Amino acid sequence: MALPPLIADFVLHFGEMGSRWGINRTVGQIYALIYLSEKPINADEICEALGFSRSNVSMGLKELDSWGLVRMRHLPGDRRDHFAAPDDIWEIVRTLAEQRRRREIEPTLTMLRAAVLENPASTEEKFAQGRMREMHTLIELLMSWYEDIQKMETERLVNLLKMGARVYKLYEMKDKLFVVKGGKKQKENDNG
Amino acid sequence: MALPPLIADFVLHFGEMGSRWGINRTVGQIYALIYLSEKPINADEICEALGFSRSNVSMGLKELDSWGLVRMRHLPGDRRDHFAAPDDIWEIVRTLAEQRRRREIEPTLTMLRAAVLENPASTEEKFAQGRMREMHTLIELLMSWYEDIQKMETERLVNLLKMGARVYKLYEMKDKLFVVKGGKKQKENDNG
DNA sequence: CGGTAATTTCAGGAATTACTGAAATTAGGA
DNA sequence: TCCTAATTTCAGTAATTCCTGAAATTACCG
Repeated sequence: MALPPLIADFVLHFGEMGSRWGINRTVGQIYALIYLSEKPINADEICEALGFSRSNVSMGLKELDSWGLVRMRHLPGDRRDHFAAPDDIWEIVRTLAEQRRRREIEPTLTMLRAAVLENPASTEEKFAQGRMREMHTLIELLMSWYEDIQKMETERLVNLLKMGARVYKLYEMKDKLFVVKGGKKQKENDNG
Repeated sequence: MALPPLIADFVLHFGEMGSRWGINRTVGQIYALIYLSEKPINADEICEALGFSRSNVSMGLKELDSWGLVRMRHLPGDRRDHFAAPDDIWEIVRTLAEQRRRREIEPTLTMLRAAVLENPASTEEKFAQGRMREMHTLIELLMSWYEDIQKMETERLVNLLKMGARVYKLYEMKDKLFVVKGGKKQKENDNG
């Protein structure tokens, strides 16, 4: 790999990170390289830069494509495929989140939904089912939040993130602001 | 594995999920089993239930312990170690988030911080550095939000999640609210 | 302490996953 | 259409990760 050190470090790091995830090293490195390229790059350039075989790169690109993480481009006068990552990094984040939802969360929810409907045959199963119900509720909550958020424009989302927990203070305050209750603090309690 | 089907399905599912993550199948299954158990269970029970060797279970438990995901307990009159997951599922979520921050996000930030300070030697590196800067900014933003959120009590956090994107409307409105109290019709609805 | 139950370590084999080169396929251009 | 460059597939091998049983260690009890 004869890459400039700045780029090489990043690429190696994402190779490592990829392998901590389900993604393999090669694929992580390929994506890192594409992400850092100003122009779309072709498979041979990737082979050259990372020292992988052509077929390995081909498989890696296919994988990245199945995740919707790369765009295929054709440069004029060159019939090779060239690959690029979206310019907007938020688009990448959204794609990742969406794919993980489809691939990991949905199947889990399906399994939990079925489990929760089952008829427990023993105390043991009854308890287990309760645990699954808790998990199901939690994931549903996170997903409904996520769907809300996913719809927002990036600029708004960034503002919201910057607000962090302060947003909650606002939320707590709203009743006072609108309803002008006698200055009493109200507490909500809804354990299910 | 002679587990009730309800439990077996869940355990197998989390084995699969584990392996999509960096976590291996065995560890995923062990944790699933512990999570579903009403009482703390010991290593032999895990071997028995899942059909793994004693040493494999030992390594799995060690791994889970290093993630802070299991509690070791000692039952009176029994000198074997027993393992349990926290009763509160939110505690599990928080632990997972925190560990991933430590293990994946922090190292990435360290790498990016260094890269951003580097002196780019070419146009290529300059562009790459810009991309890294974007990524760095994004992760910093997500992390500052995460830290804010992590501090909140669960009850509050749940409320905030239930609000979803509506919280943003509140935020947009806040300036108006303070100045013009009650000019417009306002409705808020947040029961879950 | 000595004895034993419980747990951990670890070397080696089993299983899985990753990678390659050769062959097959696809697609653009004449 | 044929020719050729580009890409993909795939069977075999390399590399890695996982799992086991045996041995070592640890921890409890008298």
